[in-house]
Amino acid sequence: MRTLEQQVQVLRAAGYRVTQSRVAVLTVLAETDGVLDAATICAAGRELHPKLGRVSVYRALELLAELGLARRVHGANGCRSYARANWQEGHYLVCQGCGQVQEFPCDGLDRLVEQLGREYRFAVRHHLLQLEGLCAGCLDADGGSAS
Amino acid sequence: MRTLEQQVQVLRAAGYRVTQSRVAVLTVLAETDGVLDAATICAAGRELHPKLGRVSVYRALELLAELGLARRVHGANGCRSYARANWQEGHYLVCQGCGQVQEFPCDGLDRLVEQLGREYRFAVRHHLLQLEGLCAGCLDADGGSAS
DNA sequence: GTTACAATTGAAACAAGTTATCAATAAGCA
DNA sequence: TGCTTATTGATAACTTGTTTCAATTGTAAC
Repeated sequence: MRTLEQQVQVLRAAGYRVTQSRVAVLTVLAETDGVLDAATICAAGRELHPKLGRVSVYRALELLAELGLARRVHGANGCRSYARANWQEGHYLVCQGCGQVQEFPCDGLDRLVEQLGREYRFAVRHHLLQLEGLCAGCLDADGGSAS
Repeated sequence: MRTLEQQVQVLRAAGYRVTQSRVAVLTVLAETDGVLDAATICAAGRELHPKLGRVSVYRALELLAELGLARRVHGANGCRSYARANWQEGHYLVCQGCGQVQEFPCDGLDRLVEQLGREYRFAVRHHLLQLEGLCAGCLDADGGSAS
């Protein structure tokens, strides 16, 4: 996982200013293993930057997502959650027990995506994969009742 | 693709009433190849059922999604679009040119998901895969400029 | 260290999505 | 046909997301 300073460098290198709002959002995301909604990010961010505006949170999340530093987490009922990201094309394991998010690169997916593109005559430009289930910790806590 | 009558049967079999609102939403979805937002579904649905309420559209979409008859389509900026579904666990190719949506089952993904589960000690219960790109038609129209 | 400038902000307003309420309606069964 | 209960639709309220714009701020240049 990249340090905050490295993430800040990504911002600079991409030509964006390193503002207090953006650093606050980055920091809040860096400090959690799971998903956060925008309101939570905003509230936590205000502890670091009291004037942090709600709109700035949305703007920062959008920018950070574009840069591969944050990511929307999608679910059946919407996609109002965010998590930090380590790769722009990373994929997620989202634990339905504790909410923990585990990112993974997936070369296996790249091959599958290529194969699907050929099979359906579709030029894939972007792919999104998310897996939901239970992490090892929640499985152990469950007493192995999971499938 | 299932006929409207077959979809209606899915509703009945699941213990839900076959109401005019639900049939209107199903019909609107069945009549398009692409994604629709809720306002569009509502407007089109009112042509079939003039009293169709906005909230009933959201309710119907949620239920139909649970039953595998409709589906949220996720994107980088949110998931405010819907498409018809043929499978509950189907996956999508979403064309960024014409907006057409192509659903596909994916046994290859199931194997990959199993492998990922083992690798990360994660009991996968649900997975979401979406691919964005250009369909064959849009590729041809582009003059093969795609990657 | 100061200045200038453009990016960025934050508040307010607006739009879209979601939830809740509830009286009225309607689907479906007997 | 009547009854029961699921469902509706209107309304309101709330949450989430976007737009506008004057004010602020980050940073480069000097």
